[in-house]
Amino acid sequence: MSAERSSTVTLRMLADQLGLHVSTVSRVLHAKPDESHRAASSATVERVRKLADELGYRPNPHATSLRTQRSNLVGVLVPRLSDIVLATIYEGIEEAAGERGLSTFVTNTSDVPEFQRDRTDMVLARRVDGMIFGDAYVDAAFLGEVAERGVPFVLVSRRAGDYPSVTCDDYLGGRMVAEHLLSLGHRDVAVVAGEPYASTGIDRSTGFIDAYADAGIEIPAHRFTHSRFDARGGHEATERLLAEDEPPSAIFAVNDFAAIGAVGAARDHGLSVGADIAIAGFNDTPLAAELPVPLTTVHSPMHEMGRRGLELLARLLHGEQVSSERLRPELMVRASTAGS
Amino acid sequence: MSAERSSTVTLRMLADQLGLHVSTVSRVLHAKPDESHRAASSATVERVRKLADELGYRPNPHATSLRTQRSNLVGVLVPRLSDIVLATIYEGIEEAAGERGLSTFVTNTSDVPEFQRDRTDMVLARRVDGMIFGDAYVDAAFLGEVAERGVPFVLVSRRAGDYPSVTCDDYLGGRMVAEHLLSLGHRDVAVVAGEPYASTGIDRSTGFIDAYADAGIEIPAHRFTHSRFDARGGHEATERLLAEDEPPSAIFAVNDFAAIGAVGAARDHGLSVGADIAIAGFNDTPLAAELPVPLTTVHSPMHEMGRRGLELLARLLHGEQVSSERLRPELMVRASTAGS
DNA sequence: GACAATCACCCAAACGTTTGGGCCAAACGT
DNA sequence: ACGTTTGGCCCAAACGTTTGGGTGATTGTC
Repeated sequence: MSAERSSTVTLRMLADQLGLHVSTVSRVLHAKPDESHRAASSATVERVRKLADELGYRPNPHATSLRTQRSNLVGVLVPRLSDIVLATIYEGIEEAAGERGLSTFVTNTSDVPEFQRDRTDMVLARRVDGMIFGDAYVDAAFLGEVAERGVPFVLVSRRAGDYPSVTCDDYLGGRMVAEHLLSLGHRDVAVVAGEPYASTGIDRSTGFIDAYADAGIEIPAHRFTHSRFDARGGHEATERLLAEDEPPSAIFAVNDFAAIGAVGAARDHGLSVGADIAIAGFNDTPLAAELPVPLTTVHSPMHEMGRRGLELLARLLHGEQVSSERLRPELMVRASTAGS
Repeated sequence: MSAERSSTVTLRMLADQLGLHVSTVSRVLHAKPDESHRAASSATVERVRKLADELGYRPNPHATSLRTQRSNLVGVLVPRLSDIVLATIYEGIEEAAGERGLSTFVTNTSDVPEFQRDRTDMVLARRVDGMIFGDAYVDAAFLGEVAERGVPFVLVSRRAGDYPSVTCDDYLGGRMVAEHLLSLGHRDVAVVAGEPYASTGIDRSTGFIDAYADAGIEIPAHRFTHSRFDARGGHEATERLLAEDEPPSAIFAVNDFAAIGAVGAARDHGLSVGADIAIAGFNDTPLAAELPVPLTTVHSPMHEMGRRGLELLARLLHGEQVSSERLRPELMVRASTAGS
């Protein structure tokens, strides 16, 4: 039954109306169980709570932050929010943040270092308590600077250096795809490896290559190419791979969008995906299953990754010692690798 | 040459170090061109600026907000950030916000009214200056409440009531698709219309239906069905349409994801998209062009929509009178409607 | 050389909280 | 009956800004 007072209600208004001191009201409303009974009589506590509720009192977060030197804000940097992978991770972050009374600022860096620096500064200027980076470079150079400034942070999606991170077990995911393709008899395969600075692409392709090596098959250099992470990037990279005399019988693209681009390129070359050539992706984006030729891919728990990322940061902010987490991937076999 | 002071630097620190009063420093750093010379001598101004720069002074936004009663924060509500359409709109919002020194809180409501209310409360509790809704229900019931609370806001993507909004000209877009299909000779067509509460789906399908009516063709009720906006929703809706004895020769799905679902359903029915059945979408999502059968769709300027939305809100916050904007769509003809 | 006008600043009160200390009265212990 | 504890509350000082209103020295005007 919270009435709508047009002008915002403050502690002082409550205090005046109750004939109490503002500090008393403050203590009552904080209600740390160990303090609440020391603050006022239970009758008073009741009165205060009731009025606060009726008037719809909301503490002014700026005043609180100013006083406590804690903003309950966290900054989140991602390469692009229009990438569904990062968007989904962010949804997890935001959900977990809401549950803890934290709010998030999220912003794009387009994976360009200059923007990362810029946006970090902006976010820090807003006095966030900590940060979550979804756009870490594997060399961790910039993160070193951030760490030196004493800013608490964690990484999601990509790992870097020894900083705490929550990632998918990308190496294992890469191996899973390799073992799947091996079991289908593919011996001449290629990799669309993503950007060279992202641990995701690196680990996924390394896992893939290692698994093939374990099976006694060395993947030659000309079967390996970097790419942007989007559909067009995958398309272009696959063009390069298919320009060879003998096309490979299977392609592993390190994310679904690159894989969709790869499918497009295969089509352009008159190859039927699933029959003439096998293509696998990574992430199990919702679209993967809906594509005209459903895509074999590795499911990575993106939402969960976001949640865990925020929880890791929360623990860090509480002064706890934290360590990185690697979430389990799961292979989703579909038609794009179905052909004999 | 901004040195890193580990402890945050305040106005007082600057003032003390310069032998000035904190208010003088404040005025200098505000530097409204009409006030800066009234604040201090140009020599002093120089000294102040230099030290502020050296020490890397950043005003504490909480203190500023507390004092000025303005937070330079705006709240953004979207159905789902993992929907690339909304994510892209938000990127536009965030970009424009950054340019104006505003920051944004964005949060998902999953299009459920209870969450809209909840999240609005949370965002308002953070004392945002205004809000942008990307999840408006066409009935505008909830928005009425928000307006009554005196919160300045604008709408993006969807319109509702007479509240200021920035949308694509969805009605026109719908007509464009209809005219395209008519020109290809399609006379028996169906519509996957999206959610009944979203103006986007309503306007797009109304435009489409009106254009057919203008051509003397009445689209019967069993050729029209609502759907969720995602691939699975489009798939299910198309299943319903294709369960009829005579399938239509073309389907207009009011967004690209629903269209992708429609493509999947068509495939399941043994129909070749572009040859046996034409399918068109809406939004021109980056994927549309990369699909195995590239998708005919209507390009809507999503990024720009976000930018304009923020600018509209900014003007509103400046007390200006604002009015809604409708951005021009553009038809992208591709293979999915190429067949004879 | 008297007067006002400017210049270059300083003062102090807010904005809404939080929090370490008080202080007074009633209850308690012996 | 007299000190001590406790319950129940109040005081006041911060946190870092902004901003309307000074004030004393210099400059300009005649």
